[in-house]
Amino acid sequence: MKASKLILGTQRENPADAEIVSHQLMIRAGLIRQVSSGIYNWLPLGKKVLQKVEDIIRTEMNNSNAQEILMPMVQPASLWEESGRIDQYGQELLVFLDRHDNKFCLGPTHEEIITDLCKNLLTSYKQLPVTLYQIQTKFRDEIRPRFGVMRSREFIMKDAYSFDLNKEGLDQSYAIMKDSYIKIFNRLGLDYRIVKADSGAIGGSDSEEFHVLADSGEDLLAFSDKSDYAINAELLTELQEGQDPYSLEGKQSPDGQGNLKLKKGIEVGHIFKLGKKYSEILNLRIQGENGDINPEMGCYGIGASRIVAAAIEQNHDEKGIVWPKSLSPFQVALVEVNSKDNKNVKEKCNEVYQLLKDNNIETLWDDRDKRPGVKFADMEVIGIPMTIIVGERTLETGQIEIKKRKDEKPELVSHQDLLSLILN
RNA sequence: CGGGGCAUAGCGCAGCCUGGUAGCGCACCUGCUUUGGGAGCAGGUGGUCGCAGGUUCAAAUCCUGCUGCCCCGACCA
Repeated sequence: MKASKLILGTQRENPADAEIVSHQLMIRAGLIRQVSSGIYNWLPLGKKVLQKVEDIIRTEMNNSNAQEILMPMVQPASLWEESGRIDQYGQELLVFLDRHDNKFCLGPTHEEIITDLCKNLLTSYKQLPVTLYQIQTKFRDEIRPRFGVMRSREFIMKDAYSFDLNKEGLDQSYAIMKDSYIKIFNRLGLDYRIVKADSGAIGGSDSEEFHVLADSGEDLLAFSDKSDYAINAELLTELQEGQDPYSLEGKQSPDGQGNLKLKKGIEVGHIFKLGKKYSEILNLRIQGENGDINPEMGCYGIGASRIVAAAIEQNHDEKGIVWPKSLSPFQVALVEVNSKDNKNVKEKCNEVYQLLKDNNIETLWDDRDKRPGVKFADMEVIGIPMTIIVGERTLETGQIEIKKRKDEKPELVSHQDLLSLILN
């Protein structure tokens, strides 16, 4: 992609109403623009990053044999009345009337719809176990949206739902999803923790949250420095009422192994064992070997758009975003420096661009008629992990300059080594 | 919903106190000179000053009402 043709939307100054660094950088790097409180446009660069997140999730979901579907964002409110959640969800559920005065709502989650769907889709236990998922827009009318796409009203979520014949099956489906989540967050290249959690309005028994560690996180996590013990600090039974959670820092972990550490986290994933809650309320019956049963359900969510913000919270410096390779909108930036009076520069860029293209390396060729400083600064705020610099100065030496986003200075490499260096 | 703040060009801001019909920086467009870390000069585009009403000869400015946005809290994936 040539930068001269790309709607970049980078901005030099921080927006006045963005408080946390990911929100500031998402706007400065041209990833998003606000439409209304908690509602955003995703610009070309932002959409590319979001797509990377979605692709990783989709690949791992498919690997775990979950099947992708797409459910509607607009849902009949009657289903929510049936499940009893219309009152429980309260104002967060955005309800409206169609032209026939029928009540509808914007889906904040899809337990009702999927359960209803499976009432005529799943008929025999032979179809079980099965896990269905979608990646789709959700709407929750948050009391106070904030921090850009971190806590927005409209957001992109992957939600999966498992159906099993019995509890043992649910345990297995849950374990498969958890394993899949671990693969996803590892591939995303984020520093995260899995913690025991409260199941909240979704309901059910066991639940665990996946948190990206960041000081700006809204949740406080407590975990052992020696064992796997980890819990959302709001669930710490060791806390007296009114006691500061941080006072437990360094104390012995409740599981007796190691000492407690406390860190802030951003919740990016949540997995639940729902049990029969929805299959019973909404009367989902499936034929078993001996009569029909209410299947055991699990649900599994990942905040795709929130991951983009969380990744930035964890990966940035004073110049801008520093994308992990897995999420960068482009793998390589190709910056041409002062090509006007030197046709060789342009030709060399073209040659390098073709080479990268032939090797399926997504490259942003900054061919804009701008001074070098502007281009470097833009590539840095966008956070592309690697920049190739082609200019008169090094062209003569027969070498080529590569600067990693994290490094201060570029290094010189030979043309032969260029490709292998980028691919590794 | 309680508390606080803000609203003037795409972005960041000044002007408001003391009313006289809108300005600066960045960005954008033209030209010339420049060109390895956000260039210089010259010229230019772009705003019913959030909305509605009121006061006044005259309102961005004063008054009233409303709306939107941000922050803290409660709440929440």
